[in-house]
Amino acid sequence: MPPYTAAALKAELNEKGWRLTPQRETILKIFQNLPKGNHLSAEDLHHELRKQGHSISLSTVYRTVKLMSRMGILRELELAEGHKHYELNTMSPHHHHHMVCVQCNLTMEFDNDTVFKQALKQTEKYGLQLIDCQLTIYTICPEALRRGYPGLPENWVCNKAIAQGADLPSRDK
Amino acid sequence: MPPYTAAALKAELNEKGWRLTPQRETILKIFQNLPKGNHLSAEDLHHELRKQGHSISLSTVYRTVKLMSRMGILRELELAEGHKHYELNTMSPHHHHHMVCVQCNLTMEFDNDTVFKQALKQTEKYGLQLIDCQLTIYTICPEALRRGYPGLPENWVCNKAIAQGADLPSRDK
DNA sequence: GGCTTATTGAGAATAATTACAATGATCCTA
DNA sequence: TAGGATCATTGTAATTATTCTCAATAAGCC
Repeated sequence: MPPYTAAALKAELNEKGWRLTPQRETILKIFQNLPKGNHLSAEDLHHELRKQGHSISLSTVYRTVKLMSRMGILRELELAEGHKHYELNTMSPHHHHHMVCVQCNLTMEFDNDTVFKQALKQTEKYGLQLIDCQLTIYTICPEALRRGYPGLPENWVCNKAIAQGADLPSRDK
Repeated sequence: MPPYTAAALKAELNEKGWRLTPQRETILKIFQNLPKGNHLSAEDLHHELRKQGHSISLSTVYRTVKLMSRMGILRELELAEGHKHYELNTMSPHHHHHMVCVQCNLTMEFDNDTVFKQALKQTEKYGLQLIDCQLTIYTICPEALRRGYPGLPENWVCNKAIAQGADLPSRDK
């Protein structure tokens, strides 16, 4: 898969009457250099930018990730509580969905071609252009249920889910 | 489908060491009396409560819809920009998913059993309890693409989607 | 009826969006 | 190919959306 270049970004922006700015180019690069499976909140991204010596305002960060999500370049993820995360929207080969435990916020990624095909069918039915589709599954672990909310300690990890062999567990916040 | 009574809510809360309060009971009733297909933001709900003579604080409103979402009683929807919406989580017969135009925010509901089955398969694989699953499809209408963002007028409606016969269109704020 | 502690309301804190004037990317013209 | 016009974008600050803190209250338990 060829990398999405600044020139390609510019072309896509200009096509819609928008503009390529150094800020947008820099933010795109950050996401492109992010290891697979990682995602950033707006705050994370802002910190990362500062760390790399760029001074881009937090507003611009928020605006840019929102814009790029609308363009289909990024995906906006609503997983754990409190804040959104963003990742590159690579329709393939790493398109995936999320399963979240609403108690302990453990997040698991999973692939599912069937879901993607259903989404495609749905958009074609109305002549719309598919930008992204996300199946988010909300679950509760039996252990979490038993221990109850809000009694859970801050960093408690959902043992059940881990024990059952989730392959890509990651906890946010 | 028998109505979900206050007694049932109490039983479910107490089982986890939580309590039934007049506020929670009132909020549940609001959602139960909401016409099918409607959803409320926290602010909407707060206004509706005031209109009916209940004085429940906005904090409690936010906390309650969050709690009920975790319990699987409500669904939290992230559709248009800016704020979340809540609706009753009736797994059947009205379980549905959403397709959104990221430009004009036109939202269409649709049913899809295949998606639900895939979600069930995924949770069973890890021994987790399915609370809810939501497939959200992000699209762009050709017209919206052509007209471009942010040039769109405040209340512009995505004609393409309407013309193609979306059966349950609703626009959020 | 009293004890324990989850829940509430008020307000502070955090997350995210928006308004507006200044800036600068793109386009047009000479 | 430079110069200027246009208007999208930025940064700052204000606003809105949501969560959290904490003391007072009240639901559930005995």
